[in-house]
Amino acid sequence: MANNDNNEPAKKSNFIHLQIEEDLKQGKNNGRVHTRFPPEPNGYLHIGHAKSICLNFGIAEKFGGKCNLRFDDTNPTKEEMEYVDSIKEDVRWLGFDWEDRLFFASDYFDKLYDFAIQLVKEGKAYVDDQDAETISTQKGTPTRPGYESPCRNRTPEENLELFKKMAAGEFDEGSHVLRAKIDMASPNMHMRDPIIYRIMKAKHHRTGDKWCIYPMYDFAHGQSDYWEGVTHSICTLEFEVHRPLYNWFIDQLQESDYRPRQIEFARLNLTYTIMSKRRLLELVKEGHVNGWDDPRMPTITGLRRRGYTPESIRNFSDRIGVTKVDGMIDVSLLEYSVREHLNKTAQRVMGVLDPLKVVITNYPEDQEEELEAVNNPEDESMGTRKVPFSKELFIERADFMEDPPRKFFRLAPGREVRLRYAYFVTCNEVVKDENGEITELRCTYDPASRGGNSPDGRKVKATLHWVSAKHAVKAEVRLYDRLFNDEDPSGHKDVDFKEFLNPESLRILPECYIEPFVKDAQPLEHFQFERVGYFNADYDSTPGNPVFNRTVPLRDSWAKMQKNK
RNA sequence: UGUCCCGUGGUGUAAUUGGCAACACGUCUGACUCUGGAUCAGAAGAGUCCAGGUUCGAGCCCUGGCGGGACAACCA
Repeated sequence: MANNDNNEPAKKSNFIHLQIEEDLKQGKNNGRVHTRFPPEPNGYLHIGHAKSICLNFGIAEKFGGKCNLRFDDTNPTKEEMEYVDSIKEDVRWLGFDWEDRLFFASDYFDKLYDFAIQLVKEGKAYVDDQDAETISTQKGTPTRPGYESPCRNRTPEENLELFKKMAAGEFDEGSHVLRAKIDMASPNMHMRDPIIYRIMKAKHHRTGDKWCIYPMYDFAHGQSDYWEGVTHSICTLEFEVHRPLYNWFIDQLQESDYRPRQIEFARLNLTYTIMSKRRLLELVKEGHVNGWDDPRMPTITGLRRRGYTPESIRNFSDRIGVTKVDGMIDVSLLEYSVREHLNKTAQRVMGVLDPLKVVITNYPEDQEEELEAVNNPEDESMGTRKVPFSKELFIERADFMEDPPRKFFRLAPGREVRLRYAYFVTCNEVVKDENGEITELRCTYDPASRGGNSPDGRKVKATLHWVSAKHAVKAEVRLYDRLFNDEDPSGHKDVDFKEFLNPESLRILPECYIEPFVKDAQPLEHFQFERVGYFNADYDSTPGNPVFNRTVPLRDSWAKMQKNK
């Protein structure tokens, strides 16, 4: 269940909740509610899976039921233990607990095999020894019915013998399959004698070489639900057409009033990214990103490294709702969710990304002092810290303009501004190099304004962040932007999604100066660099040499004004 | 030339048994502020895909269109 910090907003209701309430009202399944999150361990989880995880575990929580974690591992050629481990880690990190209910479809291979034998004996399944292409053409198309396989009328005895031989490894891969005998003329393709077992002489990550036949998704999923006592099997829209088949197998299994029910919802689509595991794998394999946990990836592990918090992802999931409408969520909602959480929790610190040297000409040469700064104005309990000040400082290059436009409130020649928590300073001189590039600002400070306020009540229009040159920690900062520069990179029929990769999705700033507080920041530790954005320490940090990832910039109305011009 | 699903502001979701469309993000004002952040106040923005019908009354019900999506892997 979610670690409800009990300050999370009340969960929104959705159409699935309503259907469950209706089932409960009708007394179905003895009032039990049991869900499951069923990933295939063939890739890393992404934000779309987070929606499903929050939905499934959220339902269990809401109705006092249970939610299982079950790996749908019926295809040994694509699945790996590495993925199993990462998925468990990600679900846990998101704040959910499957307790003792960790399952694998492969746990049921024996039962599934027995069930298949039962169907064969009942004349409800048969072995087909035609090649894949033949079977496929016989299936027809969505608009044209299929026709029956010549193997369809084999006797149960004959089928039993053949199926056992399949299982015993006596046939080659692709030479035989087991099919359910349903209806080749069904308007639903999935009911046209679906393949339920195929021969794969592959080592399975859990059962090893025990099997050389493996069940298909449709033959494993509903049965797994049934055997686990799942009452509500929630999946995405593309499985809607599978539901009659899901129900057909349950019909063969059902022996009491208990019956799992499949309900479909729309998968998450986010602007400026992709959500297909296949395509994400492609980005990783081709080196367009630095692995599954690249902070630009929409994977859970990528978002974690980027600085997203479980709370923010859970709140996001709740905000987007659950429906059957196939839409596209604006990333700005995701960004809003992190800012909202980090604003309340992140340690504030001053960091200069694009340093411009400032010399306080009337400040004594060797003097230094410590000024008190608030750690988080949104949370007084986080206390205060000391920030060192000295004659030579760095400020943000963008905070100075030699010839400022009307609405630019920051530093300019002759103008006085406040250095946050420190002093009022006035710019007197601009030093440039031979190229006309500004290399240094010479300012004077008002000693009476120590702490940030002048006793005479004088006001300034801007407060700047700064850092003492000799005390600051030099750090590498990685600025991330959207991975793609198209809202729907995979939505173009004739253009490959990779054509839309944003060449500026990562900008590395090797020489930023951050106040000493962050010197030994631990990986994943969150900060707000005041006036700049939210950042967190990357795994690449070493003691004394932190590396920061920008999670998301602060809202910036000045930048917006500039853009709108 | 099929079956199934979907169609409410720019985006995402709401709207008790039918009762003159609400919330969030985004956008735009303004106030406040030692973060041009946060916060607060306010504004613009849909008449619910279309057309009929039932009804005193329909986003909700019915009919017919239109539009979008899913389904033809021995993937899940």
